Amino acid sequence: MSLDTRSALIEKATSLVRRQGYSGFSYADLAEAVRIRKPSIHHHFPSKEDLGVAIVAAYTERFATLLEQAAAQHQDPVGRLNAYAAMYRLGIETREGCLCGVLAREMAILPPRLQIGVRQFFNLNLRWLEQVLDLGHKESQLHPLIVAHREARTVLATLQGAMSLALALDDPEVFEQAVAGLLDRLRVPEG
Amino acid sequence: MSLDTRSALIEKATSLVRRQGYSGFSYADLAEAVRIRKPSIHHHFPSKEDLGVAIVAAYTERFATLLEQAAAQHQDPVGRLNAYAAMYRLGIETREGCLCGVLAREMAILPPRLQIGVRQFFNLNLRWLEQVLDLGHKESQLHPLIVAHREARTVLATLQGAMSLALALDDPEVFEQAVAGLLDRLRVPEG
DNA sequence: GCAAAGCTACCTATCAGAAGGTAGGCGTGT
DNA sequence: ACACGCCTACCTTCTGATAGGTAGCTTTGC
Repeated sequence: MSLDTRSALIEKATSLVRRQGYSGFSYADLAEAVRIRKPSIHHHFPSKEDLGVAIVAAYTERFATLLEQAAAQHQDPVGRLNAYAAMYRLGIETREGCLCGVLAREMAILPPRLQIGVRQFFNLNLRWLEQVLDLGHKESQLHPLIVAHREARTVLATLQGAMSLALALDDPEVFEQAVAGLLDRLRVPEG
Repeated sequence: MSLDTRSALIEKATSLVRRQGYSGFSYADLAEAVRIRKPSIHHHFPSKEDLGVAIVAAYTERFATLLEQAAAQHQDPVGRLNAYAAMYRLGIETREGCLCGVLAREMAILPPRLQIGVRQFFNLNLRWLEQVLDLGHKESQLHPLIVAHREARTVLATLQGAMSLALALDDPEVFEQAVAGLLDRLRVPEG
């Protein structure tokens, strides 16, 4: 089993989608990137939809692992939120948007299985953020007005939007400033 | 001069891009929507890029008008921010993302003229928000920590992200909650 | 006054290239 | 022996785009 080729396909396809969108990347692009002939891709992924499902699954799995690590390495809610922001920063550096953030913009023409995958990714993020924010509330490290369920949506939306905006304006500072504005106001007013 | 057909093309093309992305919509789709033959589109817009430039220009112009109206109708910063959020709400209702928010996700494969148009749209939004937030600071209606330049980025990012997220999860409440979390914390602590 | 000339807005027919996908063959490793 | 991984060759459908034509205004010259 050529795991190498298969994972290379997933990796390169992920990069392409994150830069160009799902309908904006082609088997021809991918074949060139992996240095394989176009029809050989079908040997690993019968259809483009199958490939799409695979890259969303792999992306979500990797993201879930990173979330667990972030929770393990940081006990305090503020530290966890910073770690969460740092995950997005990686994409800014490589000029690649969040895979599911990109796919979300073409939801209407995505195969159903991909739509489901995108929603699962966002729900995973929301659940994690909700727990972090809830903890922050209980430990009084975060702004008292916080309602975790609602606030998780604000945080995810801001991170996703900040990433998209920074990439569009080709200015990493836009991301830093947008996120700083969010996190500053999430912390307790004074102290 | 058939202004009707031309503006119908711009309107329908805008809808299609907002739902499916730039590379996700085709002349065939558009021709069907406007009830015209495919090659006739070229009579009004020689190339897809020309059409793209036209719809971004029209969208930005309309948005600029709405921003002016919002500023005229609301003197207070909080009212202006609510009016700004209401503009996004329109898209949620029709299930169409922000045109430039969608285009931002495929920046890498957009013709240069379209890239410039997208950046202009965002910069227009940032300038407007900066003025509103600056006014809010001076009038002490907004949180004292606010630095307008930075905070404008947070607001734009959150609105864009909230819209994208709500459409992906097919749940308007996600937008409402995300935005409520933002605006609540932008207001003065206890006032 | 009115016809020739040109413009506008659309049509049919067609194009070359790229899209995703299929069929079948050829080496290689076990 | 045979399954795996990749190849060449090919197919269909769709892409944006062109060519050339037609009907119906509007303008122009005399």
